[in-house]
Parts: sequence; structure tokens; C-alpha cells
Amino acid sequence: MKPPLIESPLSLAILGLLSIGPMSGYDLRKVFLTTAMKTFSASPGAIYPALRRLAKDALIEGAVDQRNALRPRRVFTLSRRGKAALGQTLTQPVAREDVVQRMGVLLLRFSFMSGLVEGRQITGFLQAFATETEAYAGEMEATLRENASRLPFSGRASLELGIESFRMNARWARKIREELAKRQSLKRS
Amino acid sequence: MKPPLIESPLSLAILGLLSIGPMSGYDLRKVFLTTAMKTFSASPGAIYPALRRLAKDALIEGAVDQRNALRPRRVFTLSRRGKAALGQTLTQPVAREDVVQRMGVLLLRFSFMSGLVEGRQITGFLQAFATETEAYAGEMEATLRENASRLPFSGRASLELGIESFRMNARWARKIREELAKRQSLKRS
DNA sequence: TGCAGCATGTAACCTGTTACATGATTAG
DNA sequence: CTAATCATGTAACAGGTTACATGCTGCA
Repeated sequence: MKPPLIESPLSLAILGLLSIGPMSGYDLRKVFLTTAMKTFSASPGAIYPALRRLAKDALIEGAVDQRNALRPRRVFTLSRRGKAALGQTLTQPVAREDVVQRMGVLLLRFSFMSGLVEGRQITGFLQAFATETEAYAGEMEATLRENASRLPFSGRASLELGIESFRMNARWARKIREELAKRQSLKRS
Repeated sequence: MKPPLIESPLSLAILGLLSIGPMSGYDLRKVFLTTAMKTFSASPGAIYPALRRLAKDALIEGAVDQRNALRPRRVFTLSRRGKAALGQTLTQPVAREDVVQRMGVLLLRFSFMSGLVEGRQITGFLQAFATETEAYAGEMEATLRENASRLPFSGRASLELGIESFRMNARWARKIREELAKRQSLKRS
């Protein structure tokens, strides 16, 4: 069986964290609670079932840890298969719908790229990200112009913020891409 | 029975659109498909069940329209109870978790405020929005500083974008709030 | 002794996704 | 005539939320 793509944002976040090092469910939960990753949910009712699903798919392995035993902790490690699945998922192409509906997941994917995928892939991702994001900002701007008169003041203001946000994301991607490209050409020389 | 708060983003979007004028399920779907509201889902498998739920709660009323009958279209109207529920929902306080987990819903709420709620409420909303958003940006910045060394390059870059995004949203809210405040003082004079 | 916190989990519920079904109408 | 589009819907499934359960340990 080939490693599957990770669909759920939470599962992706968990695999990403485990790619850095082994953790228990509770450790993961603390990370979610105390960082911006809480956007992907920090509730035990989401995390433990997700861990169970990932283990069933053999993407992670749980081992009982007795040191420091309050109660036996289950520490999870990314399996080879899990690492493959994560790599596959991170390097999927950037589609327009991703930008529109799953910007958070795109950023999450980028967050874990360092070290896991090649420089080429990262700059390629940022390129596509910038292109699609800028294009969508353009689309939004077009619909804003068409409907500006019909829209209530607050609707228009929200749309304008949306457009500016996507533009900012695109600028960010281009900037980071350039930084990375410079580093890479230094390394090759 | 008091009008309930609207929990689901999609239902809120539907009520908001119906507050502008009556529409059929298909009309709603077209709006979702062709505008930035597609973030709240445009699939019939979400919209029609949502309409059914709203009708069951007596927040909207459906009437069969025979003019132009391809097939009988069901046109939905916001009921008085629905309008009350919408008003209640739009004027809920802005909590920190809203900013962290449901920024999209906050912007959606703001989008429909014009005309439905008083100017006081709108400027109050923007004030709270700006405060909470700025505060959360500060939190993120603090965790970034604490963990900067441990974070991989891409993780750090994502976090920085996140912080800048929230800052931008806060600036936007303050700007719009001022514009509205000016208008309101003009109107009173 | 009792209470707060550690660490794990489950069950009911809600909502959204995907994919399919249906029948009518209009354009080529 | 037939294909596309209009307009409505349903069923199976997936994943997250809320709320609760459990037992252990350290502390006041």
C-alpha cells in the first residue's frame, strides 16, 4: 500500500510535529494549546482519535514509556511510511481551491518543509503559492469592482481587507522565495 | 422560544444573504460559487440541509414560486424571528477565541452589519475586534521570540506572516472604525 | 483528607464533503 | 434528438466539538 495523502489539517499538524521528534498525545496537546497551532484544534476529543487513525494507517507507532510514570504514557513516533506520506502531502501541487478554502493548510505545509523536502520543492511551492494567491486576489478585486455599488459599506470593507490579505500573502511568498534562492545559490558555489 | 444564536458559519452566511432579499437555494448557491463567500462552502449537500434546519427553527420561510417555473422553485424569506436571531448573532461580543479560530466568521458578521445594527454597535465591534486581534498578534510575537532558535526556517517565516496578517487586520479595523465615527458625527450635526 | 493537575480516553452530536439521483427545459 | 444546464435534493462518510469519565499523584 502506498502512503496516503493526509487530508485532515489536524492529522497533518500532528505528523509534522512528530517529524521533529517523538511525542505523547498530551505533549501534542500542550503544543496546540500554547502555540498558534491551536487553530487546528487542541481538544482531546480530536487529538486522540486522530492519533488512533494515524496508528491504524501505520503512519505512526505508539510505544509505552514507563520512566516518569504517573500513568503509562504512550509516546508516538513517525514511521517510515508516515514520513513518506508527509513528504507526499507537503509536495502536492498548490491548487486555486487550496488558496481559497485552505490557506491555513498551505501555510502549515510550508511550516514543516524545512529539512523534510528539497530546496527546489520549497521554492517551487512558494512560486505556485504566490501565483495562485495573487490570481485569486485579482478575481476578488474584479467582483468587487462589478458589485461595488450593490454592496453595503461593511461588505465592501470586508472584501477590501480580504484582497489586501491575499496580496500580502503573495508578497510574503515572493520575498521568502528570493531569500531561499539566494541561500541555495550560495550553497552551490 | 427566544431566537437562537447562529453557530454554523454557513447558516450565518445564508441568513445574512436573505436579510438583503428573498432567494432560492439555487440563487444562494450561485452567490457562494461566484463570490469570496465560497469559503463557507458552495455544495448543495451543505446548503439544502442548512436551509431545512433554518426553516425547522422558523428562522426562514419557504414559499413555492411558480412564475418562471422550470420546476417549482422554493424561495426563502427571512422571518421576523430570523432577523432577531441574526441581529443577536451579529452583536455578540468579540472573544479572543473568535479572533484565533474564527476570523472568517467575524469578518462575515461585520459584512452584514450595515443596515441591520446601529452605528454604535458597529464601531464597538470594530474596537473590540482591533483590541483582541492586536493582543493576539502580540501573543504570537512573544512565542516567536521565545522559540525562534528552536524553529525551522519555514516555521519561523509562517509565524511571521501570521503576525503580520493579524496586525493588518487590526489596522484595518481601526481605520474603518474612524471612517464610521466621522460619518456618524456628521449625521448627528 | 481532599483537591488540583496529569494523561488518557469515550460518546453523542453537528455539520460539511463527496458522490449520486431526478426530472424538467432550452440550445444546437 | 440529445446534451447541457436548471434546480432540487439524498445518503454515506469523515472529522471536530462538547461534555463527561477515569484513575493516578503530589500538595496543602
